[in-house]
Amino acid sequence: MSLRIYNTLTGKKEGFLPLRGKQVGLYACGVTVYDLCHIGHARSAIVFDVIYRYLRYRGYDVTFVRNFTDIDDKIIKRANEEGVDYSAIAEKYIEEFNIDMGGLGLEKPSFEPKATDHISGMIDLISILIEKEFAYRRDGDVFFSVERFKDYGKLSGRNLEEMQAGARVEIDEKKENPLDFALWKSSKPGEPFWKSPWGEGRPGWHIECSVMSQKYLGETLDIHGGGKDLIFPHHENEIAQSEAATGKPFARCWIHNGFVNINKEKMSKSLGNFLTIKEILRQWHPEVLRLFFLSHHYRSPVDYSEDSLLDAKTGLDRFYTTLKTIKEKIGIIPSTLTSEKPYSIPSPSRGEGEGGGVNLLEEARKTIETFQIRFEEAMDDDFNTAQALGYFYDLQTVLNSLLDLSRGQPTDQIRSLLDQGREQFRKMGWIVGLFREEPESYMDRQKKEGLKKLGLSEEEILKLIEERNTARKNKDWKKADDIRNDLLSKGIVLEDTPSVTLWKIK
RNA sequence: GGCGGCAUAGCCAAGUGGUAAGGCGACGGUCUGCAAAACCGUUAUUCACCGGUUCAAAUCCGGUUGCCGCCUCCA
Repeated sequence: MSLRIYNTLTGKKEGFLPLRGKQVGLYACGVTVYDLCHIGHARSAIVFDVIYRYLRYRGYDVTFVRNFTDIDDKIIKRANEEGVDYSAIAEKYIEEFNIDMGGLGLEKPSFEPKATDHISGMIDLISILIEKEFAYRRDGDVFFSVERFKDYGKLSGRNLEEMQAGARVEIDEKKENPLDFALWKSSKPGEPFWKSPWGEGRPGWHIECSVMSQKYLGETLDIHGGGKDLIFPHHENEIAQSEAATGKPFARCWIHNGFVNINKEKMSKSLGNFLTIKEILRQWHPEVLRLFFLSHHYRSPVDYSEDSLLDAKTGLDRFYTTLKTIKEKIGIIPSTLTSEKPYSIPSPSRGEGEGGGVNLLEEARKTIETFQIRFEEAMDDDFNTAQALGYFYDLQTVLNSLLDLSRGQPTDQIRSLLDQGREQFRKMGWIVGLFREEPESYMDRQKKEGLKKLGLSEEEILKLIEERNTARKNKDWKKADDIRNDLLSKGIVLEDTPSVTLWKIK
């Protein structure tokens, strides 16, 4: 099996074949830094993070570029509102972006170029487009002529006539065709500007990506991506200007992720359902958000709600509980024991039926050993993380069965299987960015944050547990149950194990 | 108006020709003083609806209904 990716350009899943052997150039459109990032940005970032990780796992040497749009009308507007320089706004939100991405546990891209660092490259590219007569000047502005680029519309699957018929395009007297887009905009008094052959001004939005991607990755990219909303006009325009200038294909494969809705509504500032990454991370562990997103295919829309995040949290808690139990059972030192010939242990709760005597160990071994290949198959199929995650649940179930089988001391064989399973969690978990934390630390964090929310202290809980255990020793079940119910009503669940009583947040 | 997407159990969700993954929830069992956790089992003869192609369709084709996105800044 080899990697297949859905290409927006062709509308099909295609075998992935980089232009230069194992070298892969990956470009993802980043953000315009005029405000805090929201949960939609988080999804896009996580999707491309996983793609980046998986490609490297598959042995590709990936150069990953994600840009910052740090000059644009919205930034200028914001700067005017706050009475500061546009660059102060850009810097502030770049910093916030970095904090957010760090909080989400994302890998750093190879390069994170800023538009304003590449103005001269943009001027060069625009000059070429004028020279080749794909672009025209109007006063201090420069526009790209969509009519002169014959493939215009190939990415978004439309043609010029259709789009003009829709005619929801702002009429600009200066443009030859309403769909023409600005490569260079002359600056109004008081606006930031750069000098150019066409006068003082600033670049249009699309040109930066053409320039920066070319600079870091060459004229033809292996993969270019971003949110679905960027297909038109942004990516369409990037293709037009890049291919018009170089005469070469701009990107071989286009990947676009779907949107995030909130409670079934499109997220937008006007609806007031705009959730920032900071707000999410205040409430949820970053891996909860990841598990939630990656449980859906990256191209599908996904509906954010408290309930779905809670589902994801329940799942993640269980994973970490399993990992913690394994750690307690076999310690942290990887087992070097080789597995011996499997011996049959009658399954404790599966005694009847013709399947009696099913070799649970053999089943577990198979699940653990085939996990990686199944995981890879799922990821190879257009990064089907939902499927891949499904296999983690399967793996978890057999590991828990093994733990159940070895209530006392695990046999060497079980120990070895548990260790192998845990190793898969670590190794494949890296690709999806999950299970990165030490289980105890994860659990502790959950407890601490839970206690804070509930307004309880660990001391009083431990005191009540002790009191209850005394009652249990005296077989005072009434009192013991009262204490347990009391704690439960406060949101604390108790778990009696043979040795100690554990507690956790409900 | 144009273009595109989606519709799978109570909920979330994978599955694009070979007879419905997985998660959450619910229920029954094992374990337990009782619970909890974990495990085992049950929970869609069926994939919005109607036709068609095929030995075979959730998957392909045509139509109907409903929802959503893009066409304007947007991840």
